[in-house]
Amino acid sequence: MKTRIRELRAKMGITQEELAQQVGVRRETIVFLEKGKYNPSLKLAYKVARTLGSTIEEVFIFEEEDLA
Amino acid sequence: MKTRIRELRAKMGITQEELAQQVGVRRETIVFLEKGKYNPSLKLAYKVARTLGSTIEEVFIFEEEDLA
DNA sequence: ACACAATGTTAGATATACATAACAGGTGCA
DNA sequence: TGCACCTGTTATGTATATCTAACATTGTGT
Repeated sequence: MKTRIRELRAKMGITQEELAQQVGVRRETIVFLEKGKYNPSLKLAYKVARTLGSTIEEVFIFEEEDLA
Repeated sequence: MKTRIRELRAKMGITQEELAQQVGVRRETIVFLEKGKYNPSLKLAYKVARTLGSTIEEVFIFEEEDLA
């Protein structure tokens, strides 16, 4: 799963640490999300999207394999 | 978290069992999702939404507390 | 080159989504 | 009455998201 977290975060001019605080998770969690290293819970995905001023389906990019 | 799974599933005329099979999870998982008893992974939410011919943000209804 | 901020990585602990199996209640239909 | 189908629940096990802390790397400005 790819994401636009890094891109949107840069656009807002905030660091991983700041995003993490606003979302209420640890910075490492943001690192892993940005790198697509895991499949977040729906609520976390929602909080990240809202904090970045966007929607879930705009922030997280699903691929074919995600429907398999 | 509330959902429109039951409503959309009824509209498609399929059972929990059939939805579960199409999504690739157990029927109990669908029961729990319909009742808002847990917070699914993003990929599962995506599969459910697509199988119901809808989007994540239309199927899963977020509340204020989900941003807390 | 130095200092400092931002990012990346790793290892171990905890919480919980999801699987699995088994059983119970309801509804409709022969 | 009976049976078959759909739905709900409960208990236990496994996989993994997330936390925590510590350290490594990269970038940026002076």
